[in-house]
Amino acid sequence: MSISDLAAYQQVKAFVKEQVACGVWRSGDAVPSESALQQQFGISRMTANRAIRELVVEGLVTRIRGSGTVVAQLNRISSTLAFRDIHEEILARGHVHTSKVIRIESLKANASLAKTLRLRVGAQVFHSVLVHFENDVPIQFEDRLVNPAAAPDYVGVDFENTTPTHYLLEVAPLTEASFSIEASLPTAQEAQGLGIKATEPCLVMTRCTVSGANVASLARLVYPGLRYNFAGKFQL
Amino acid sequence: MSISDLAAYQQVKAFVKEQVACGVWRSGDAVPSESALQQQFGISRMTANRAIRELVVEGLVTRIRGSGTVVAQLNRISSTLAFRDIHEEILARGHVHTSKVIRIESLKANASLAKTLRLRVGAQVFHSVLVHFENDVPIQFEDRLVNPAAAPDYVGVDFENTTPTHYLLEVAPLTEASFSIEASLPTAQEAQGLGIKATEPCLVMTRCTVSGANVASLARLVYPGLRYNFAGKFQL
DNA sequence: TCATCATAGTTGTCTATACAACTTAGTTAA
DNA sequence: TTAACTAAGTTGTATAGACAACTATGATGA
Repeated sequence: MSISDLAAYQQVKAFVKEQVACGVWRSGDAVPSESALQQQFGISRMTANRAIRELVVEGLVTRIRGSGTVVAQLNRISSTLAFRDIHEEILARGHVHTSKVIRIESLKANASLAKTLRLRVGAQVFHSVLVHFENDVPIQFEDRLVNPAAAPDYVGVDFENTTPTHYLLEVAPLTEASFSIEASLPTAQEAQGLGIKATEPCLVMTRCTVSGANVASLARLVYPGLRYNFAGKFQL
Repeated sequence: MSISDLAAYQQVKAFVKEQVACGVWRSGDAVPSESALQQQFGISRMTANRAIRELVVEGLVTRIRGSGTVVAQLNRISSTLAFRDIHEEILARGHVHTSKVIRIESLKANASLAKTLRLRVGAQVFHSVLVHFENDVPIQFEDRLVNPAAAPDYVGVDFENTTPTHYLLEVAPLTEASFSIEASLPTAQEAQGLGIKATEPCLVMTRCTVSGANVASLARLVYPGLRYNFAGKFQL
């Protein structure tokens, strides 16, 4: 696979990346204009345009209409962190996933919960607590609050055979999600469910998902610090 | 800003996203072909092509040449996590950043370190230990190993006035970076530097950066769990 | 029944052109 | 000196057409 086998726009992208990777072009430096690249590579302007436009998406360059294109400030390492359903994640590792339902119930929203889920105080909210196992080792403690408007039949689902994440994605298409990852100690219940000591640090992901006009779900996912990490990679 | 004010390709993107967000089109469902969109919207094929091509990059749809376009499996929440230089991150919050150099030295690589940095055993390696403060509160303990081939003058840099991350990005353009986030307890030295108890859970990011042919640096960044978290957002 | 072939449909890429919107620098006029 | 204008350069978008590469389907033949 030689460079000349690549599509023309790919060759232009590779060229620009090379200049940046080698330090020939630094942050803030000008990138040749589309017409310059057009002549340099003997291509049409639309092809040069596509190449540079894709580099904008990748965060390598910045464009200003009327002014030009410059190498972006690369002082931020931007990496894509992909969260998969725990079931698929475990399967992808070639392991066996099982889960145990600790509790599944319906309760009434207090003030703060009502606010987060955008419901009235006292409105019905579903609540589920599960532990997920990877090869019989507890790996995730999942405490989830669900908006009945997004998943009316939530309490009737058999979560030994499907995961809340998977079920919710089925019935409530995802339109928005925000998350936060922090380190903290597990609660007594979480420590017990995960089979760890109450002094063992855990990774806690808090995730809020929105489906259309509804805040669909609020989840607290607790992972034993010694058995789990989030990893990612950035490549120029 | 009405929809009709948007560029044609943006209208097509918005249309497809809407169908997916409403659940009209589910994962695996076929998306209209480019020629179908061309007729439906009264646009040229290249415009439809651009719209769908960008949706591929955004992970919303999958294309197979010769076959067609389908809505992607959305069971993975994919979010971009951007790591900025700690200095800029603190400034962006409108706070004051200071740092204290605990140690900066040159040492010889042992077997495992040599392997990670792709050096010979016994080769020279720079080592720096810093604590970063946000408004005089310790927020990050940075333990870093640096490949002299990537930054020969590393030990002479005044890290009270610049950060290792910033300096390294200057002298060794980034071509690749991998990271992992986990929860664990701080070492005695880290706890002391951060002014926390040795039993307080911490977020630990291990980051490895590559510059050209060199593994430039290996960093262990420790954040107090109670004062820091990684947050991100996904939007359809 | 099975394999082969032809065909229509789809995506991937590229071109040449066009106009609009904006920036920058230089020129002109008050 | 200052303001307004002009012109050249740049990016943003859109079009119509073209060919290549691939898939899926149905027809044909052994």
